[in-house]
Amino acid sequence: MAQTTLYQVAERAGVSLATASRVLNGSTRQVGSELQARVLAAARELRYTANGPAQAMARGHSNTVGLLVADIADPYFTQIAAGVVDAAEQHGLTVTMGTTDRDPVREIGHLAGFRSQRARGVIIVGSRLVGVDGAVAASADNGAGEAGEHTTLDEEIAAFADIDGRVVMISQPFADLPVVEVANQELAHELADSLVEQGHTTFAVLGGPEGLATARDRVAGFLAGLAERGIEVDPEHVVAGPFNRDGGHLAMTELLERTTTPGCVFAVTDAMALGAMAAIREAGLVPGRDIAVAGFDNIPTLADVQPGLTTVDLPLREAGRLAIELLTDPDGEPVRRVSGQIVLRESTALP
Amino acid sequence: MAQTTLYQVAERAGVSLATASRVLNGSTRQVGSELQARVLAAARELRYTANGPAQAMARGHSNTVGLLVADIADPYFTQIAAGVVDAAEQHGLTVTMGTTDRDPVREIGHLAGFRSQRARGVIIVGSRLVGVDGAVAASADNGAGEAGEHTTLDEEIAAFADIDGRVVMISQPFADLPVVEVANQELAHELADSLVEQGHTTFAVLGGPEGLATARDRVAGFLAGLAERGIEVDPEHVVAGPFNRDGGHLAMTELLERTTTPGCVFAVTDAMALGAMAAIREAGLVPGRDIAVAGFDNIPTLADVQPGLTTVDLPLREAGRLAIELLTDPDGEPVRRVSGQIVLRESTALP
DNA sequence: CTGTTAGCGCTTTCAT
DNA sequence: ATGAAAGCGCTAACAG
Repeated sequence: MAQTTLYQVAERAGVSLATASRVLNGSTRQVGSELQARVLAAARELRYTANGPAQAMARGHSNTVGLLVADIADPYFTQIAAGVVDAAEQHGLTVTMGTTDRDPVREIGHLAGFRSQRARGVIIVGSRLVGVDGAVAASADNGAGEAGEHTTLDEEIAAFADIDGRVVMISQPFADLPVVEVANQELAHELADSLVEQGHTTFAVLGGPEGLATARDRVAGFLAGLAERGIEVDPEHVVAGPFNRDGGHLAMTELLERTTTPGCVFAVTDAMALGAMAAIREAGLVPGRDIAVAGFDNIPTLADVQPGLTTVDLPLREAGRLAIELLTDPDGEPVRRVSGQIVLRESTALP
Repeated sequence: MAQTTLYQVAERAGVSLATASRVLNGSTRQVGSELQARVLAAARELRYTANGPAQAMARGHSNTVGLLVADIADPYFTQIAAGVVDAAEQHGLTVTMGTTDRDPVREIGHLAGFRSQRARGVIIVGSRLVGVDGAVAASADNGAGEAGEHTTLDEEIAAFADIDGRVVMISQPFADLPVVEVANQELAHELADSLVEQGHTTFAVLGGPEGLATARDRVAGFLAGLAERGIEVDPEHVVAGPFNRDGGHLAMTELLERTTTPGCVFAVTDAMALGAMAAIREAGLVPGRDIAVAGFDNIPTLADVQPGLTTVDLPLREAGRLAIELLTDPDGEPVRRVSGQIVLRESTALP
C-alpha cells in the first residue's frame, strides 16, 4: 500500500483539500475547530505523512539546508556540524552534508546540488582557500545530470538568490554574505600574550597553507601579539604546512632540522600541534619539557591527554547555531562574532 | 530572474519537453544525436539545473539518503559518516543527517522525516539501545506538521518499504534488515588474548550501558577470551557506565573506590578509556604504569598522545561505504562484515 | 471560514 | 526516434 495522500485525508474527513492542507501545514489561515478536529483525526487514522518533495515543489523551496565542510571527520567541523544540526532541528529544517576537501570545484558542485534541491540556504564552513574564489571555473553537476558548465562561486551564490536561498559563511567572510566570524586574530594575539607572560621568549609558528584565511589570521595575530611584547620571530621559524596532523608533523620536522630549537612552538591547529608533538618525540625530545607546544581549537578528545595541550577554546557548536540563525532570520544582524578562551595547560608550562 | 525550467530548455532547443527530459536525465530511451546536441547546448546556455523536488515528485522518490547517528560530534560516528558521505557522493546521492542521542522517540521521528522526504533509504548507525525497540511508542513528527501519532520502529520501517526505501543498519542487526556488522565480539576476544600474552593477569572491564549491544558484545568477547585463558573476572570488576568520556571517568572512579586495583582495565570505547585515564590520574596513579588501560575504536586523534592507547582499530569509513552499497544494491549480500585489528601501544606495556 | 481550481517542474505512458 | 498529454501531491490564489 502506498502512502496516504492529503486528498485521502480530506476525503475521509469530509472536507476539501484546501482545508486539510490548512489544518495540517500550519498555514496562517484559520479553520473551524470542528473541521480541524476531523482532519486531525483522519490524518492520524490514516497515518498521514506529508510528501516533502510535493510540498517543496508547490512552495518553491524545501526545508533543507546544505552544510559544506572540508572534511567531515575533522573534529573542528564536526563540532560546528553538531551545532548546525541541532539548531536546524529546532527550526524544523533538515541538513544535508557535502564535503569539499577544500576543492573549489567540488564546492561549487555541491552548491549547485543544494540549489537543485531547492535548499532554503547553505552554510559554508570556513577554511576555504582564498585567492581562488572568483577565478575558478568548475563543472557543476546536479542530480539530474546535465551538460558540464562553467560557473564561479559568485555566480553560484547569485543563483541561490534566485530561489530565495541564503548562503552564509562560518569563520570566513566572503563578499557581503552573512557570516559568523571567529576572533582568530584577537585570540591568537591573546595566546601570545599569555605565553610571554608564562615566561617564554623564543617562538616558532607552524602555520597552515598560505591561502587559508583562518591560518593566516592566527599567525598574524600571534606574531602581532609577540611583536607588541618586543619579540621578533625569525621568518625562518614560521613554517607552513597542510592544515592537519600530518602538516604539523611535516612542519615541525622541517623546523627541527634547522639549527636553533625554539622554546615554544605555536601550531595554528590542535591537529597540527598533535603532529608537531609526535615529530618532537621522534627527535628524541619531550614536548612540554624540551619544547613547549600550543595549539588552537581545543578539540574535546585532547582534553584528557598528557601533557595537556595549551590551546584556545572556541565555541564551535555555538557558531553552528548562529549560522542557522543567520539563515532563518534575514533581518537580523548579518555579522555575528564568536570569541573564545585561552586554555593554559602543561604543554607550555615552564619547569 | 527565476531558475530556468526544462520547458525553457526544450523551447530553445526546438524540441519537446519529453525529448529534453530524456537527454538531460539519463533515461534509457535514446535520442538522436542531432537533437541531443541541441538540447545539451540549450541547457548549457541557459544554465539549466534540474528542480530536485519536481523530479522527486514525478519519480516517487528523491536521491537522498538519511543518516541517523547518536551524536554527530563523536569520532566514532564521524568516521562512519565520512565513509557514507563519500560513497553517497559517488552514487549521486546526497545525505541528510539526523541525531538521535540514543532516544528511540527521536529515532522514529527522524525516520518519519526521511520518509516524508521520500529518501531512497536510511542508514541507522548502531549503538542503539536494545530491548526497547518494538515497544516504544513515539510521536512521529514530520516537516508538514501533522497530528501526533504513535508508531513503532517496525511500523516505521514497514512504512519505508511502501515508498521503496531501504533501511540498513551499521554495527547492530535489527529484524532482517541488511546490516554492516562489526566483529566486536571476536575482536574483543583477540584483544584479551593479546593482553594476556603481554603478561597481564588481573582485569577489570568498563562496559557501556546495559542495553547497548555494541558494548555488551565487546564485554562478552573480552570475558570469553580471558576465560579461555583461565582468567576469571570478579563481577565486581565489571562496571557499566555511559558510552562516552564521562562514562569512563565515572566507571573508573567507582572501580578505584573498591579495594583491589586491577592490573589492566579494558574500556569498551576509546572515549571511555580517556575518561578512565583521567580518573586514574586523579587518583594519583599513572595510567600505563600503575594501571594498564585498553580501549576500542582507535580514534585518530588519540594516535599521537602519550601514553599511546592500546586499542582495536576499526575500518569505520569502510563500514560507511558498505552501508551505501547495501542501500544501492538490493540484490547483493545483505550482511557485510568488517573486522579490525589489535593495536598494542604503551598504555598496556608492562614495565 | 470553506471550497474550487490552477498550477509547481518533471517523468512517463501512449501514440505517431 | 519524437511528441502530446496525463498525472505526481500539494499550495495558494480566487471565489463564495
